[in-house]
Amino acid sequence: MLEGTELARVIKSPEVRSAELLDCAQRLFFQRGYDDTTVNDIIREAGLSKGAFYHYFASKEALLEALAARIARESLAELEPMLEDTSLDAIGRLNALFSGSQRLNVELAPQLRKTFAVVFRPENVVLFHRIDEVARELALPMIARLLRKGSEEGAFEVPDPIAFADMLLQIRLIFRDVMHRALRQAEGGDLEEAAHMLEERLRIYGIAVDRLLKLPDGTIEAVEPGFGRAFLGAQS
Amino acid sequence: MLEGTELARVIKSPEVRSAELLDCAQRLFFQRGYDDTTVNDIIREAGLSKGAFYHYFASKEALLEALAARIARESLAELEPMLEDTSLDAIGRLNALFSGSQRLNVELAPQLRKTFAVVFRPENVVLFHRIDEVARELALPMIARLLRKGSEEGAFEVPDPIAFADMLLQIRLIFRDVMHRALRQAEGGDLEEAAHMLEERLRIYGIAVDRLLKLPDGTIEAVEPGFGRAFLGAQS
DNA sequence: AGCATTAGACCGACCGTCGGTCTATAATAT
DNA sequence: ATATTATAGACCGACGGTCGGTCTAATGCT
Repeated sequence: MLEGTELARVIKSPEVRSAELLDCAQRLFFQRGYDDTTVNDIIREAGLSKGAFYHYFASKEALLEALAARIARESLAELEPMLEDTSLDAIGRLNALFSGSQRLNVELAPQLRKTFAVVFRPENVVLFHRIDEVARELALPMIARLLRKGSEEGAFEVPDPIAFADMLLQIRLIFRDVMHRALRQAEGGDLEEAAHMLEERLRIYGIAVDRLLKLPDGTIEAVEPGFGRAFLGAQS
Repeated sequence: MLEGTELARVIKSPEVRSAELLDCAQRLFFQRGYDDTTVNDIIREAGLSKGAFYHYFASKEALLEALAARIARESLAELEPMLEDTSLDAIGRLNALFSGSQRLNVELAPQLRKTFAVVFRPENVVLFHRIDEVARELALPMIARLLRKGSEEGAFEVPDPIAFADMLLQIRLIFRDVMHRALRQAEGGDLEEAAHMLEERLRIYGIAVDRLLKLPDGTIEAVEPGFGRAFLGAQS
């Protein structure tokens, strides 16, 4: 009697349970950051006990690892079609990737904003880094293969596909800070300038990629016009 | 009576105390990482009490902040002379910076190794990121000024000095992973291959900088020959 | 079919440790 | 003498993690 807060014993399949735990963890980590989310927060939201949690994950750290892997895999699954798109040549595929005709277009901007706004917050460096680590490991061979292919076809000129792929993956991380700055500035009311800065940075980024691949400046287009406003002005 | 372990009440000047605390914190953070170093570890080693610690720093986090700032300032003080070296032209200064004649040379390799080996360890991401944040903020305007100057003098071609400086500072971070991989491989016995990989990566990095600035490949020299072996083979 | 056994999903009280607070007090400055 | 600053260390609540044990559904056995 009275035991209002007691947890009922509900049994679910391991797949469902661990997926639920990952879902909750993702939501909470993104909201508050990894350090500021407690295991108790997670189990409260997921509706199970401490014991059950540690039945599924050896530690809070292991949960982070698993989450990073899941997010990285999902993100890369989205990108893979562009890399393998046989209707495009090497430059076309890079354009799709590094801009891209799919990810950074105006329609998707609102969703992107929601994701980026949290991942880029400074308290989430650890989370971000863990995701990026896995994502990079998965993406590196794909990008390298594309660079080698494009290089062999004479589309561009890359002395060391793996090293260059690695650098391209590194340089894109500039947008963790750039996006964060832009979002903060936009929140502060200066949407126009923030949007302009962001688009300019994307344009410059495209030029950087061009130069790294010995393409003429402007070959890779990293922004659609209006992206900045669409992204920053999107309703939260 | 018996109080054998009791701390004597020792009074020192605030500057000395906080410097001592920073020294201890630096040593411990680098050894074990930020999270795995406790405030008790620090005060035990520094030989003072909890109360005294919190008299000097508002939190463990504040200590990290202060340490990151100190390290970043010190590192940049080393670099500044090269940036302002009036005996060199813009390319010469960049060469000194991004390679360079001072930092990546063979004589200094052993010391570099000690520093890098710890900062690059994965458990130190937070520490690394905090240091880099401050270092970047300090370095950005200097690099940007150099790029603008070199651009105006026609030494190279940079459409947006600040954005490009930002990207150059970003892309150098590739060496957190590269160095870490090389160190691990060298520890594993394969020193020759590790050294070769490291030097190749530095060479490619130099080419990347060349291309970003529209210089002919090979203008910027990011390694001295033999650096890899000197760095990786240095006695720990 | 009916019963015994077992694997493993689940519970929550409990533990040690951590960052941080607080009160007391010794040293120094005024 | 008094105020201020610099210490000391007992103490606190919250945290990640452990542990002994419970419950259930499937499996094997008669």
